Amino acid sequence: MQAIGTEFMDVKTLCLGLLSFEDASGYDLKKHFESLFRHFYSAGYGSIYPALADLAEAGLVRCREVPQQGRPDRKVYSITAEGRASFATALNSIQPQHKLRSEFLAMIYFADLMNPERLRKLMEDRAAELSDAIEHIEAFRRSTDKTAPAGARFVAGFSAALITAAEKYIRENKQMLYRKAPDAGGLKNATKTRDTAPVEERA
Amino acid sequence: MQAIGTEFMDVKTLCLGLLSFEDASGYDLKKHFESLFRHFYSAGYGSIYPALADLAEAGLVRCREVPQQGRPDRKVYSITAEGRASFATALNSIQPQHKLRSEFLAMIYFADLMNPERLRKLMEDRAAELSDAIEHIEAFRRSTDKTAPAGARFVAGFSAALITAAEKYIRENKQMLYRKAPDAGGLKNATKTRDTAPVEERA
DNA sequence: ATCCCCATGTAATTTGTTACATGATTGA
DNA sequence: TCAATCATGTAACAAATTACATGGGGAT
Repeated sequence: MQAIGTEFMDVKTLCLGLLSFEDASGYDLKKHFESLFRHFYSAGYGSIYPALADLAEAGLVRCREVPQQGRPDRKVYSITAEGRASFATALNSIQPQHKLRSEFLAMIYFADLMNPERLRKLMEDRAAELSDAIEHIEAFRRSTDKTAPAGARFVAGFSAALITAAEKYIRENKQMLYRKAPDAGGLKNATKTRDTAPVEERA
Repeated sequence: MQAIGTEFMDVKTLCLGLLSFEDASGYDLKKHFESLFRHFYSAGYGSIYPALADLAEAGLVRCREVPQQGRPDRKVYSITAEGRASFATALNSIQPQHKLRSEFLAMIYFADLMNPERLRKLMEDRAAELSDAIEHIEAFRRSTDKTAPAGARFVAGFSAALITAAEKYIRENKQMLYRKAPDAGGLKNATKTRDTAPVEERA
C-alpha cells in the first residue's frame, strides 16, 4: 500500500508506467524496454522481475498466472487504481536525471597515448554502433509512428537527433585524431599541427 | 602488483590515466573530472579516494604526503612505470561502453499523462540545463583549446555537438507535446492531431 | 545438431552515491 | 557573518549487472 519512490524514474516506476498502457509479463516488459527505451534506458530481468514483485506487494499491480504448456506459467500484471494514482504522483514529483556515462569519450580523451590502429578500430566500432542505432530507430519509427502518442514520437525523434549528431561529428572530425603518430616518450611536441579545429555549424 | 581491470573504463582506470599527465591529489582529480569529463563521466570523492588507495596498493601509483597548514596533509600521487604500462594495456584492451540513462526521456514518453504546466516546467528545466552546459563547454574550449591534445579537443567538440543537438531538438519539437490536453480517462483518442511530425534535417 | 525464443526467478557481486566526520582559511 | 574552497577519508546504502538455475518448442 505504500507509495513508490518519488525520487527517481527507476525501473520499478517505469514498469508501472508501461503497465498503465497495457497488461504485460516481465518478459514482455523487457521487450518494451528494448524497443521503446532502447537508446536511453536499459533494464534487465534482474531488475524487472524484482520490481514487479515489489509493485505487487505494494498493491500497485495485480498478478494473474496464465498456465503455459511446457513453459513456466506466464505471470501477467495489471495496474490497479492505486497504481495509476501512484504513477501520476511520480510523474508530477520526480526531478528526472539525464546521465551520460561514456567510457568511449573518456578513452578517446587519451587518444594521443594509443597506437593508431587501435584508435581507428575504436572509432570505426563506435561509428558502426551508431549506424546500427540509426537503422533501428528509423525502422521503429516507420512501424509505429501512426498510432504512437506524442510522447513516444518525441522521444524517438530525440534519440534519432542525438545519435545522428554523434555519427556526423565522428564522420567529420575523426581525422583530427589521425594526424600525429603516438610519440612514445617525447613530452612537449610544440610542432604546430594546429590546422585541425572541430567542424561545427551555426544554429 | 596485479594489473587493473581490463574490462571497463572505470574511475580507477581514469584516475590512472589522468595521473599519466601530471601528479595530482584526490581533490585535484575530482576537479579534473568536473572540468574535463563533466559532460560524459562523473566521479565523486567516494569513488576517487578508494580508487587511489587501490592503485597505490597495486603499485601503479606512489603517494607522497605534503604537509599543509591547518588542513589535512595533501596526498599527491604520481604514476609509476608499472602504472603507465598498466594504463597502456587498458587502453589497448578495454571495449568502451557508451551509456545514456535518461530519466528525462523516459518520463517524457508519458507526456500524455502529465498536466500541461508540469510538462512545460520539465521541458524548460531541461532546456535551461542544456544552455548552461553549452555555455560551460564553450568557456572551457576558449580557455584550453590552444595547448590541449587532439583527444581532449575531440571529446570537447563531441560533447558540444551532442548538447547542441539536444537543445535544438527540444526547441524545434517541444510544441508537438503541447497540443492535446491530458484527457483523464478517455482511452483511444482517434482524433487526428496528425499535423505535427518531428522536425529533421538531412545530413 | 545447434541456436534462438519463450519464461521465470534468485543470489552474488560490482559500482557508485550519499551521508557522516572534521576543520581552518579566505573573500564578500 | 556566511558561504565557498581546500582537504581527507569511511561507512552505509542503493541500484543495477551478471551469473546461476531450469527446460521445452521451433526453426535452420
